Amino acid sequence: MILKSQVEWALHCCTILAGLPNGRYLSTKALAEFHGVPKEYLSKALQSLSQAKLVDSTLGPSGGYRLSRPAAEISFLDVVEAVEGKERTFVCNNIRTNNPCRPKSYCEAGPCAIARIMWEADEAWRASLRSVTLAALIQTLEKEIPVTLWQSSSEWVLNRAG
Amino acid sequence: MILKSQVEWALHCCTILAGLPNGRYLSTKALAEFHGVPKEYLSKALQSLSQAKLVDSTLGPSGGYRLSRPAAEISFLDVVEAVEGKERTFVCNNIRTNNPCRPKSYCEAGPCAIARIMWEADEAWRASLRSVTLAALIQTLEKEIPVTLWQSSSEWVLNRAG
DNA sequence: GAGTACTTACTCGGATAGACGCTGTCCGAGTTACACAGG
DNA sequence: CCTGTGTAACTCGGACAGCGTCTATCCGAGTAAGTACTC
Repeated sequence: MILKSQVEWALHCCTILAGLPNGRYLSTKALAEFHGVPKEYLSKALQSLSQAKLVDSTLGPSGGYRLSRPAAEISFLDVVEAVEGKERTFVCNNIRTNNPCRPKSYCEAGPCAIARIMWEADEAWRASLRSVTLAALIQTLEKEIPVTLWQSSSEWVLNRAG
Repeated sequence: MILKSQVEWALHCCTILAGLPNGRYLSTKALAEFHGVPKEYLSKALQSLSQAKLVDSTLGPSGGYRLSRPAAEISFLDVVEAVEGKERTFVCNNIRTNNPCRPKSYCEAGPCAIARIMWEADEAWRASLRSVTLAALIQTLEKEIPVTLWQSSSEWVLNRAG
């Protein structure tokens, strides 16, 4: 059970978009070039973000994507769920109903105890992702990344932002 | 990103094995019949449990599996990791190194900030699974399952235990 | 009655095949900004 | 200078193929318990 690489890409792209000046857009091409990933496949991830209403898109030249809300209001969970979907990581097929001793009249009350425990862990994972916003990520990045690299990167991005 | 159905099967099988009297074995065939799943494929899940040293196996007639430790010392995480592996659910491909502005001399210090956050959530998931033992599961099951069904099931199992 | 060979039932591992999702590429339709030509 | 047309750049969506993983099945090798058979 491993998350798609699109999740990684989407998170990195959101980071870049969060650093964009208000109202500016950045194209898929620029994002793909910056991260060294295939443009056409990256566009799938961005489409997922767009469908989830996390980013706005514009057509035409100097078009592209921008965050639809402030970075402080977008959590990691938002991005992960946009790409991976909101379904739980554990699905219960209710195999307990195959128990040969089970009377046909018997009707289960509530979900399987095993499923409940698995879903609880799933919720813990989501809660952890929900607690971190893009703004918080950028704050730690600003501390970790050398100033020169940070500046040259935002300059690179700005030159391509429409 | 969805867990294999083998995880569900393994958890249910461990529950049955945990209810077995000390030293008794239960065969793959009986476990498969009880849960209504294909015997040969279920055996893969049980082999994973065996490789992870969660269960002991015996060959020959009246052979099968039993827990290798008390149910109170086996957590959900043990079972899940036995089947799914211990790898983290998020893999960092370090695409930050593709940044065109990055000087070649520059060497990253420590893992990517995005990966760290994803791994923290992964750890929260695992911690939640680690906190629940098979013994605790059985305790809740005893409360929820009707006494008659509980008894007839353990009788069914005992008749097939070697 | 004691010892030995045989049968049976099971685990374990490898080989195999289909279904499905992920990865990655390609192309066409639609949209917008900009440049350019004509009045 | 203004208007209209054309072009370029981009998003979006669908179609498609390759690949690995998950699901599922089958078979053979090895092992242990029980049974029959021999001395």
